[in-house]
Amino acid sequence: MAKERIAEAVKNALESAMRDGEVRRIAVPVIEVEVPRNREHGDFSTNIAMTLAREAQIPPRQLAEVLAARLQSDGAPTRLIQKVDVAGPGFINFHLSPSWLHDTLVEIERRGDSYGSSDAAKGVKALLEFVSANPNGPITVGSARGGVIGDTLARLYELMGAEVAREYYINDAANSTQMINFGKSLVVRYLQELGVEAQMPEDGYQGAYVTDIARKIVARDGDRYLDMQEDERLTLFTRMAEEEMIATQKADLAAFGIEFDRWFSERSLHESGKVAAAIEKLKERGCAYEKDGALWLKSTDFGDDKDRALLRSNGAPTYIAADAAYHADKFDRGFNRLINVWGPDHHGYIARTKAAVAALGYPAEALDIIIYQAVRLFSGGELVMMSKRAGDVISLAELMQEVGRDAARFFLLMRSHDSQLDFDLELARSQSDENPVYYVQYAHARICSLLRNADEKGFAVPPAEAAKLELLTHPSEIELMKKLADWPDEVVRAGLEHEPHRLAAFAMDTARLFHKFYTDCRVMDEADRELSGARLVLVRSCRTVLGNLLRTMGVTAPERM
RNA sequence: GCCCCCGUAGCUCAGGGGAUAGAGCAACUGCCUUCUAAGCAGUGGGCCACAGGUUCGAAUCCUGUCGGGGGCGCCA
Repeated sequence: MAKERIAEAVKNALESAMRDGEVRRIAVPVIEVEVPRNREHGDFSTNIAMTLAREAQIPPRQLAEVLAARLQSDGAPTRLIQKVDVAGPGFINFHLSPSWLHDTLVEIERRGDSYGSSDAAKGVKALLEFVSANPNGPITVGSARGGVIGDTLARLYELMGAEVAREYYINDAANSTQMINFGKSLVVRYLQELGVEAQMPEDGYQGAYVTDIARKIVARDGDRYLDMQEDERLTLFTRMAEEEMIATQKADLAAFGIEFDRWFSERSLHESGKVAAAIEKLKERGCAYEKDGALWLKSTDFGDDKDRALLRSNGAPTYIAADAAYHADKFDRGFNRLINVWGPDHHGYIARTKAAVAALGYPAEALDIIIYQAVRLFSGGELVMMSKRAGDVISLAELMQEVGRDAARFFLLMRSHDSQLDFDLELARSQSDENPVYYVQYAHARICSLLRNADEKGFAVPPAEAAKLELLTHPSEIELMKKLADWPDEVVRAGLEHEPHRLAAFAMDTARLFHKFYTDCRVMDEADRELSGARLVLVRSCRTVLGNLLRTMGVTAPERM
């Protein structure tokens, strides 16, 4: 929109200056146009003169003057560009005719729910893999953070026109010692439920959810496993424990607004022979060698700092072998953009996973791995210690009970994935009215209420094209319109940069500007129906943007509060 | 020992080459006979951890130091 047109105008000015010999011929780079922080610096700004000054051998300020003069006189953009000036060390600032903001409102009204969508990621087939927790306990608050990041990124890619799949990788390999421990723990609880003496192993799972599963099995199957052969029973119980846990995780995530297109079983990779095939391929490509009876991936050839075992000396494949097969499978299914959202304990796996992908001949640069930092839970300022085995974790389900889905999603999304996130349950419980999410939702509810009142009082919202939008001249109206105009760019920034937390900041900005507008500008005025009409168009556009924004974050947009 | 993340207002954090560094919360002062006060306006509050370097320009990039959090496997 406006930004692209300005970049185009600057490019033309630069090219014509070079044609006329006023500027020496250099390659024209991508022209960055941004919204200046200080509104006195105009609606848009570019630093192109400063970045090109050295190469063009002209002082930045002078180059800016040359370009500004041409932008003023070239004529083509005059309807849009009202004034161009040069400021500071060589910024070119653009003051636009207000008509671009009116065009924005018309655009928002026309596109409605699709305002913000684009083709910025057209042709991209994105596979987002996230959460992927072990099926040995409920979804934790930490995994939930990865869930919100991954799900929101998926929504952003959808808005950018990509084909998107969400996938959960289940670490259900049969040889997992964790899963066997989990199965043993379930057997113990099962026996205890039936009144049989049984001792929980030291590294057993103490969580109450294990007992819950045992009760469920007793209720369903009674004591029929009591006399079963021990090994056989352990295998069966490990499987049942896993199935129950996956079902619980699925339900908890669904309640959190996260649904996966596929729950991808690690075990299926082993059973289908894909792990063996990947290992074979690595050998063929000369990327694997034997040492100490084990098979090693030469990951150091691809930037890792150590070679990694693929097959243990007992012949069993390692986690990285399965991961290599999994990522190969992703590419083989036609995905050209792989995004993995992993927890902080996985940062050491980035290099080796990328190495495995490259060693198999796939483009490692198409794989982006996002590591989010830990969520620490506090209760009344005290750190809550968490251990899955000891069973004193706070689950996603409990978190939602405490603070609700909207607040949980908003909070877990609010911080950059690079920052550790402190979540104080006590605070969230006692001061939930002060959560920023309410601030944003309140803006939406206020708008809905306003539009209901307008309807009752006979103030119809005119079609945007018919409204006298030029009457919107109050600074609060202008600022709000600018924010609404920026939404499509924000989607692309948050999406392509993989920074979904930007949405929370954008939502708070938008809400703040609406609240300010609401305070400063009375919308319904019997004495000025035309102004009222224009303002109602602005209000409805704002509802559209807030609605699209909240939907993208997976947070509800209430009509009443 | 090696690796990752963080260090910005009293607190929790945005900003991650650009102009006068922001928000929420907390504190204080105002604003509801009129569309939702879950709101708005104002005040106070900062050596952007520290030291070098790169750059026309550094909170932002690079090096190092210090402080905090997390991770290192032929576990998954």
